[in-house]
Amino acid sequence: MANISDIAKLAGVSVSTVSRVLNHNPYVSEAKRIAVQRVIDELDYTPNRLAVDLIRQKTRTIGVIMPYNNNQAFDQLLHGVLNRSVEHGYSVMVLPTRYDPAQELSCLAMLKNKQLDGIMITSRSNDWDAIIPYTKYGTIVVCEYTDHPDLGCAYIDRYASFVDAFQLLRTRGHERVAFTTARGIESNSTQLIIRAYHHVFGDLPPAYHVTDCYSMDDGERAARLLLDSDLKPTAVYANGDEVAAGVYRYASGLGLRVPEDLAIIGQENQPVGIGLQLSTVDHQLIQVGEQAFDLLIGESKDKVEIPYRIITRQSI
Amino acid sequence: MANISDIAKLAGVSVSTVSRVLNHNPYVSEAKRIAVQRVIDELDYTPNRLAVDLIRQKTRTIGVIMPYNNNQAFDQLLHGVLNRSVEHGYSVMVLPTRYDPAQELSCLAMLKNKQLDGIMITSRSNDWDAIIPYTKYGTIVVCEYTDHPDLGCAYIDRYASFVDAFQLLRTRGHERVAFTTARGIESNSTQLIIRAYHHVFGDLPPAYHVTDCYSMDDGERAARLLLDSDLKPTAVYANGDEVAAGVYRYASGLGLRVPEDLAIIGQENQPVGIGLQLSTVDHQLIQVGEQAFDLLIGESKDKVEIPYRIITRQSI
DNA sequence: CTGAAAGCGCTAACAC
DNA sequence: GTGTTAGCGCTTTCAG
Repeated sequence: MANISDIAKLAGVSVSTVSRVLNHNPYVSEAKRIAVQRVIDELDYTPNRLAVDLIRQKTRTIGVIMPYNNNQAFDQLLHGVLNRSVEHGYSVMVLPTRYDPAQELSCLAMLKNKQLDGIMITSRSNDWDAIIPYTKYGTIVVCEYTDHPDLGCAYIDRYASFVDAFQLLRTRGHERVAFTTARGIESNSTQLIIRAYHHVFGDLPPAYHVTDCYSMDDGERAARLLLDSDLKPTAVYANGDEVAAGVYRYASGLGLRVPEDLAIIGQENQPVGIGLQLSTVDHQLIQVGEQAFDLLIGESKDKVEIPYRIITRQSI
Repeated sequence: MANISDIAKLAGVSVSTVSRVLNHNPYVSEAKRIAVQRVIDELDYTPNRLAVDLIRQKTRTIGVIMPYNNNQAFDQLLHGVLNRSVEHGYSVMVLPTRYDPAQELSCLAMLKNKQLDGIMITSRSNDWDAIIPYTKYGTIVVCEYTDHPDLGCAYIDRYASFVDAFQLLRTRGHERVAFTTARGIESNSTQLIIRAYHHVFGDLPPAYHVTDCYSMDDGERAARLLLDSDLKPTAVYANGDEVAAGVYRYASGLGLRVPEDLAIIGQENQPVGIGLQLSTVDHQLIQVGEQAFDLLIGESKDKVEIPYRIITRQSI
């Protein structure tokens, strides 16, 4: 492949002149500009991005740390990011971590080794203390609320959304309400839903909290656990519409009616929820992703709240 | 940030020695190795990846061209890629094109400017003629069958899968069968399903082919078009379970029973299809993604077929 | 085993 | 306007 000095030689100019025409620098005579362009076209030359990025100390590439892809919530966030990145001419790397703290750290290291200008953390498994040091090497934006001055964030008030959903359930006469979460108390989100539960219902019977729920199968498992116990809940808040769909399936299989025998509410307004007419708490994650991207390339440390909305269908 | 020569200076060695310990070259005395490592640790030094990649002429990064993300089919493919990339220490860039040929070409250009070692094309909007020239700059693998010698491919025999599904419908007594597609005849996949239709049913009434179907809403629109006509089909093959779910919803709204009044079969075994008990043609796209990745980093031009399977549930 | 030196391909300050 | 040159931060011959 030809490089810039080949072009310079063939066009009879110096590399700086070639660089100038490449970068649309106005201080080039029309004659040379044309001559250079001709050689560039003839040789079908393209500047080497690695060399450009190396010297510019910028890559116009960002990374998105996400535990999993092929999961509606994270894919919505990613979708938001991609919407914006295309408009702004940025590239995006997907950095899956499976919630492995070491893997997460090695992704953050891409900031340090200059591969990435910034990183968006959709969900984390490291403490802030482990993450903050990397802000020295590039912008980091997270998708949960934090008041840390070095971190921008685009977040939903999850606590409020949980309280809202629980109160809605309570208004409809439910006192025995169970919920599912993805992770245990190591997760911020889990802590918030537990606090919200206490706020609305008081004590949480341990059996009313089922963890490790990601898929429809997990939802069925949760429903089995919940509905086979003697303290059967009358309503379930599921962390995702797929999980909610699993609960729905299991309950239907038992001959239970929804919502009369069991109310169900899910999350993220996914297709399966629309299909089964499940109510849902829509956290509008596409917007969160878009906003996070904007903060990232603006190198902003702002804290931006995105509104959520509860969509009521037939399941509560 | 410190660089390699800072380390060399502080450790009292040359940059080559530092480079050697960085790359685990055995020809370094234990004493110097330790001295260098001490300085590296003290300064928390990390080599600059851009510089490394520039000189090595390799990035260990691949790109995945996909029209959309947040679409089950493409997200499954991406999921397969990510599964493997993590294992092999590769990074992956997501390159959304929205089926814009120019955008697609500019993604391929990342091969030429050395940002990427290889590119996987999950779906394309350019002709082969426009794509092939880029194989000169890196490996390209596609997710559809092609006999082009410069292209590896991991593919499903879509024609066979369409014929299978149509024949299954015919076996069940359906003669008036409609289908939906994402794009028009500019798409390879659309051409195949039309050919399969001809093979199984003969002439295709134009009204039986509805295009531009991606979402549940599109499915409802398709169903409206199909069921309000005088030549009402008795079965619909939908290009995705979300579209199938839309058809299901519209039909249910009309009071039609599935499958008695209308049979429905979808694609890709998505959650919404499981929830609604829709039959589906599962193309096993995660496997396709994994296989495509393996071909990519193996710089292989093999043609690998991935089997599909038809999952029969209650909707046909 | 070790180091000097020649790049990888480009940008930008500086002089003319 | 234009060319020279000094890097960006690293790997890898090539001598020794």
